[in-house]
Amino acid sequence: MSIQAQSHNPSFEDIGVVRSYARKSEIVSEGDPASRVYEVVSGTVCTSRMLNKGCRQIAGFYLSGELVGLESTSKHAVGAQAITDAKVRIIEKRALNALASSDKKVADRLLSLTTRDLGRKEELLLLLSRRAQDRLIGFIIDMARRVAQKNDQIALPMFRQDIADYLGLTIETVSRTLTELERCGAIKITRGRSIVLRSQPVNGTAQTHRLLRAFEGIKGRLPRTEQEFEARFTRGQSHMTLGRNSAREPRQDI
Amino acid sequence: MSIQAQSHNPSFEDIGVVRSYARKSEIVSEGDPASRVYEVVSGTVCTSRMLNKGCRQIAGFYLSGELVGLESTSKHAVGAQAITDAKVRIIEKRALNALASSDKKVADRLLSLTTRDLGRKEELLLLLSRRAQDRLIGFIIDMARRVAQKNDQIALPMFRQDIADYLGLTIETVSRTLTELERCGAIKITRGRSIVLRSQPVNGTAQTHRLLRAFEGIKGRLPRTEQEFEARFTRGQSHMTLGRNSAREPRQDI
DNA sequence: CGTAAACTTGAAAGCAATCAACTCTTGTGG
DNA sequence: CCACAAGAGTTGATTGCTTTCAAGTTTACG
Repeated sequence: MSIQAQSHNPSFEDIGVVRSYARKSEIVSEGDPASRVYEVVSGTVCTSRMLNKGCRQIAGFYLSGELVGLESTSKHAVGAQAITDAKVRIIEKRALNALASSDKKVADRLLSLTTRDLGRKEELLLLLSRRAQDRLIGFIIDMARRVAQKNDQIALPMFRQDIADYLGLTIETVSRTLTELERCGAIKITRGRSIVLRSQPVNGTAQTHRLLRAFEGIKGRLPRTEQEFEARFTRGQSHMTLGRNSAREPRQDI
Repeated sequence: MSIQAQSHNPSFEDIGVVRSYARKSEIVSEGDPASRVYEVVSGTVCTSRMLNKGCRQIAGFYLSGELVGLESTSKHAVGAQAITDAKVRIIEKRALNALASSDKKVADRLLSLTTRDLGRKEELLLLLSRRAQDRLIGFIIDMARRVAQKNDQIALPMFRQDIADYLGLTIETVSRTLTELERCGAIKITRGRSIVLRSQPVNGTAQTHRLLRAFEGIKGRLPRTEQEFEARFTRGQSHMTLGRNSAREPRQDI
């Protein structure tokens, strides 16, 4: 069934050419005619739009195997850039449609990828209306699912500025909030420079449980029964009270 | 429905049953198995998720002819409610896929609707990282395109609270901001209760030009050449300076 | 008419943006 | 090999937009 996720990936290899892009280089510009879609073969790509004031808003990150440019019909409403060095397969929509017409599997995969992108954007959308810490947590969860590694270690392919542009925050707020999360024991930031985060939702410590609940809470699934938890975790850790939090209110295990 | 039928859209009429929902009633619940999609036949439907603190985030509004539930694969990540009294065609995905397999037009329309939804969500997503006034302007623009009427008059089918939940704002901020926009001459709010807005981007006054540019500016397309415009329109109209503005500048007709 | 729901408005508080240093990392060249 | 510069990240103080809390006002409808 075409709406469901497809386990076997019929590839788009037969059509389109693969091209390499250096980090930070432009793959599509805003306003370009939307006659092609782009399959990420390796590396990471993002779509973004420059806003008036010169700041950019990233609309999505695309890892290898994902398709960029599905949402546009006539002109690309967002541009696409390589976040890391990347290889991208450039596919003419006409060719893709032709292939989809003759090959049911391709049609299925096309709809499936579109649907998945839709779900991801919806998820991001639900995230963006919340406060900074929630956005970061949601972002980390999403990335954890996508670039899963052993040890719950996730190597983020993007820089702070990219994260900020994605979450609609400033780079300072991203930095501050990540530091807060680390101080809570929610994550561990290894190697300041290379942006490797590490969530540790497996060990059974008190801290971990708080994190777990925060992580699940952010998804909107867990009705937060314990009021105090929210008061302390979500608000008490704000940058204004960070230093004094533990002094005034000794932390209790949960 | 006859209006619907006479359009050239290959319809989903043949499959699925139409059911009526009273305003505020639940069509799909969060977590329900995503085995169906829902075509809005009349009225307005929204998808939303309840967040921890009891506030809800609306992920999308769906008008007649649009399809709800495309983004979910296994379980519905968001619920769906009727915002107004509505008629909805309930379609089994299996049936839809079967139909899409045999009828290329249906397959095309399915992908097209998904793609359009994707574009809309991306648009909203780009909006959510911006300030309140921009969000409202973006929202109004979108609604203007979707529920176009003569006279640039748009009858919004949803209430302030719905708009707030959609834009990630509070109802107070929505109210305040709409009032500001009206004071700028950007819109006219007719009938406080029934929520009818009216944008008037056709006449050629100075006010109108400012609005027009704001409206285009929000789309991120127009590099804002005039610095002063931004200073006055985007910032100067904030509620802090509102009094000064309206007191000193008698309203000009548009 | 009167009540409840929807909407508006005001004042104070909170959180993220902004402005401004400062630190750490990485890569390059003397 | 060390010095230095540029890029990336962190931290602090202040400002300002949005939320929150708390009335009011208007509209719909029995």
